Amino acid sequence: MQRQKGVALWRQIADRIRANIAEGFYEASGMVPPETQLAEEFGVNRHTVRAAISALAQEGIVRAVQGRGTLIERRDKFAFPIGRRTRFTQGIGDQARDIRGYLLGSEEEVASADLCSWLKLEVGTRVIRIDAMRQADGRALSRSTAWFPADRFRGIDEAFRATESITKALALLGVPDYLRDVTEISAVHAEPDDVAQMGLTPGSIVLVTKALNTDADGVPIQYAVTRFPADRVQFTIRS
Amino acid sequence: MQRQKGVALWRQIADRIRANIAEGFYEASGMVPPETQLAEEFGVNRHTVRAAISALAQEGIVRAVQGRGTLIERRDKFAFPIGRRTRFTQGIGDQARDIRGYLLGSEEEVASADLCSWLKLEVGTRVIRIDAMRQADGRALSRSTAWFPADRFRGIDEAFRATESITKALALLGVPDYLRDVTEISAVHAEPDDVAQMGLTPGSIVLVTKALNTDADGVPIQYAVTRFPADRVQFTIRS
DNA sequence: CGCGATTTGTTCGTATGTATC
DNA sequence: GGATACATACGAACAAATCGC
Repeated sequence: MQRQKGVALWRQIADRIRANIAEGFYEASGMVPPETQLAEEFGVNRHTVRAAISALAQEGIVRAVQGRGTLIERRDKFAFPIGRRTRFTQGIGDQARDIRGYLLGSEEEVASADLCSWLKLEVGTRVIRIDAMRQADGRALSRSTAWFPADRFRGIDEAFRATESITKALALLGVPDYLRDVTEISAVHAEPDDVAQMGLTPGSIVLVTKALNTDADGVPIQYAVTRFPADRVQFTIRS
Repeated sequence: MQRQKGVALWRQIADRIRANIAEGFYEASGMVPPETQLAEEFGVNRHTVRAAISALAQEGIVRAVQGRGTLIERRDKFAFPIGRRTRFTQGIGDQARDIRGYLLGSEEEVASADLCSWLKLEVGTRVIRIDAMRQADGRALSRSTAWFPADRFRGIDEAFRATESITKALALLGVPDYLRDVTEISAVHAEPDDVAQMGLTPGSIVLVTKALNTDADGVPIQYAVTRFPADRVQFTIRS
């Protein structure tokens, strides 16, 4: 393990152990190797490894039991498919028992220049913004901001609040089907808002998608920016 | 700015400024706001902001000039398209002047169980592993490990070393065309190897793709794991 | 040209966090 | 657990460069 500035050693080690768990590295035993072994492996003091494990225990990823070892509590990642018919709830429907969508807030506003170019709107057109969060089995899965042309989709906020689904809300407003046109994927460090709202750990990673959906005629109807915790989600693109 | 343990404050702030620059947040002025303003904005001491800016200057993203301010040097991100005909060099060909592929090493080995299921091989089949790195205009863009069935693609390592391109190497071995079947995308913290080989900063983010390519008949020919620096790359999926 | 306002660069000191032994 | 070394963060001042008037 390499000494690096700006990130505490114990956090670097916590990140690597977390990644190892996510990749099923310790699957055989179902537990993390002993602290002394990890300390030697990473070339650090055992105190440092203990700090890392303590942080992981705080996250609920592992549980240290005196005399037995450090047990792995959960290591499941949701696979989120992206394609022409990308649907949030449907995509991960069989991977979780309980999927919920919460309306955090909504507002009608004037579209920004950037948004206008995405939705192909005249400058100054009004749009409805919907801030939402989605949970699967009690764990936050995403935080999204979506914009819809206001004149066509007035009332979509209430429809979403009632149905907890964009697909169903759009159906209520006369769009029975829609298609994913383009998806951009990038990754950034979690912002304080991510940490607070999705229960992430500081310094963790957030996958960001920017997506454009169109109706069956190819007319843009929704532009959305969605933030996913990288340790709970991976994307799958079938070409 | 929220105080968080394990990650230095100056690093959190550097991450946020870097993200802001990448999103074109400061585009109007072409420079980052004054240190005093940033300090107030993030609720930290000016020293801390200076440490963050110093790190960004080290990366070549900004340049601080006494009396003038902090100029933005670079805010380009490569857009890497993913689709049925995903090609590395072709995808970013018009975004960089000089794209190179280096063969780091290659070896013939027995395929792991996981790899066998991806490539639809019998257990125990031999494969050729190719470790490669790609640079665009001198900056590391990716680090990949690819596996090919050994009996069909013997000599592909030499072909890749000569052509610096998987596409051309496959063509030399009788595969004029191939198609991307599935791509998985996830994100992790940079490992020490990433930091060393791609010149990343500690604690930064790496986007990981796992991809399966097939020949025109749908027979799997290549499985590859590729690691991209998240601050230099974003993916685009056209559905 | 000088002047002040703005902005980065530097140097003290002090307190706390991190990592090792 | 205690001692030690180093990194991190804050605060207050002052120096030096740039710009507009």
